[in-house]
Amino acid sequence: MRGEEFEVRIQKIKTLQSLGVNVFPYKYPRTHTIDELKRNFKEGLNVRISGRVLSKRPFGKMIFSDLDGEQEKIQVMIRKGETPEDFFEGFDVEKYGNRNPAKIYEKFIDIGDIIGVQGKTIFTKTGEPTVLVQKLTLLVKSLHPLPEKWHGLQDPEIKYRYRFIHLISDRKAREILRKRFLFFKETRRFFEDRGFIEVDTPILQTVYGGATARPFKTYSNALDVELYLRIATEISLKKLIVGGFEKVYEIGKNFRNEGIDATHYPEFMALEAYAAYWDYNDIMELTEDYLCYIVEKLNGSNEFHYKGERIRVEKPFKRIRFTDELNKKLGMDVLKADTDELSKVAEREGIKIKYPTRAKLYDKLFDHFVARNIKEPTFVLDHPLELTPLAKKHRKMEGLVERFELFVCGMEVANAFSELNDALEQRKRLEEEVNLRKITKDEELPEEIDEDFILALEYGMPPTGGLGLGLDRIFMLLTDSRNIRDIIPLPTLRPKL
RNA sequence: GGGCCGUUAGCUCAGUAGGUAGAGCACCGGAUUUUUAAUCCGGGGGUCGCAGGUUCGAUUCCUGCACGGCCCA
Repeated sequence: MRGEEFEVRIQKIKTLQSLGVNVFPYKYPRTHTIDELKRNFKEGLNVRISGRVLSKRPFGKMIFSDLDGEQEKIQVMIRKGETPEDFFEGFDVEKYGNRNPAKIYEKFIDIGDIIGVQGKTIFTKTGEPTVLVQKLTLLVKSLHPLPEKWHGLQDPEIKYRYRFIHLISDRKAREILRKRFLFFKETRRFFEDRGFIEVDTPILQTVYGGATARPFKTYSNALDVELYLRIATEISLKKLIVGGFEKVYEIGKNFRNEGIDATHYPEFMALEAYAAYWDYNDIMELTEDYLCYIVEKLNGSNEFHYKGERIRVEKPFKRIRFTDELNKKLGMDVLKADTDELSKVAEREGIKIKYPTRAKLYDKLFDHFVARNIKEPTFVLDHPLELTPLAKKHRKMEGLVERFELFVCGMEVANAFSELNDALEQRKRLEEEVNLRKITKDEELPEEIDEDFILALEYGMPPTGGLGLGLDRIFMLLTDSRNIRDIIPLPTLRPKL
């Protein structure tokens, strides 16, 4: 990776230093950012701006060069006769010999360097807004050439592994991340406006729970115990509801030690929100409102495009029942079918399941037959009880719980329940999971009961509606991103060598 | 976990029906005072992902491995 050009640039630093240039100065006061100047450009201003050199167009006694701002770029021009001979801060022209400022720039300022210039604003003959340079300050030298200017960076591995190169060279990549940060801000605004308060709860936990997933393990020297990175914020947030908070939400990373693919990433951004005295119907309305809000806010309309499909986001979203839909596809009553029968269907479809429990079978069969084909925003309601140990039993239907998931473009983006607040029932359901783990050795199931959580419920949690949102996935939809890594600022890849 | 594809100069890509490799951009030297993919002339730069195998000879064929992508479970 460090070739001939690296050496050439090291040599240039040495030469510049010997000519008196400070190659790593401490600050550069500016009158405008490049974005500000470009957006309010007019002739005759005396400005100081700074940015990364994107290109050079030498023309003998003058040279044009583009500087990169955060969102905009601007052309600067150095012209013999108009740019003073001593334009380069610290540069000893006498000692160097050649007094042509265009040549000095051409030779010593490389594409990728970051410079500051002071000069006056003009329009060139072709009408390009330009800063005619009077003074130039080298702010840092780049030791590597940038990716090719026309095609840009194509190699997906380098894009992800060295995201900073991607961001330097591809303005669109920068725009996506800028939009991501705005997305979080607007998401917070939505929940704040509805009276939810943002809270923070532990990432390091002695017992993990709130979802079915394998955790990351770590170790505390001070406590001398093994700790887990949270797989969900569910349990912590419910404890806060027990403690008397009525509407809370948390935005943060969840960590699941599982496969990585286009829609799964081991540290993903989730939002969970809990509202006391609500049930899942209230949460469903909140979710509808949220998705409509965020699509409108970020994309400026009530629709978005994903993988070539136009998706409209309008209330009310379609609602289907988990079991109804599965029964229809399988031509049987899945709640009454015995486990062997469901296993056979899975096998026939080529679905391999390590531990064919009822919960896993429901989950995989639903995904296979229904979920992946859902495009328009659709609520899937009332899941089988086995699949959902933290939700309340359905108030009308035997064997089901009050839960919904929201699917869009084949992806699960939300999951919500009427939260189970019967401490005795909760203990029973978690015990069943722990026992199931002993039989199946399935590491996604909990090792032990979270006694603190049970204790909290024993003190009494009001009826509560809870929501989980997969923020990375929702953001993928808003930006038509096919791979979750495209929207993660600095994705982790397997180390090379 | 399985299948398919990719890995050649800093970047984007050609290529060799097996004889140790090319272009454009970038870089170096020269010309050029209104360019914006500037142009023109000249030049340097490669462990052809890694390791084995076949062969007189492998970047090319075979096997394994690594990293990445897409599809499937």
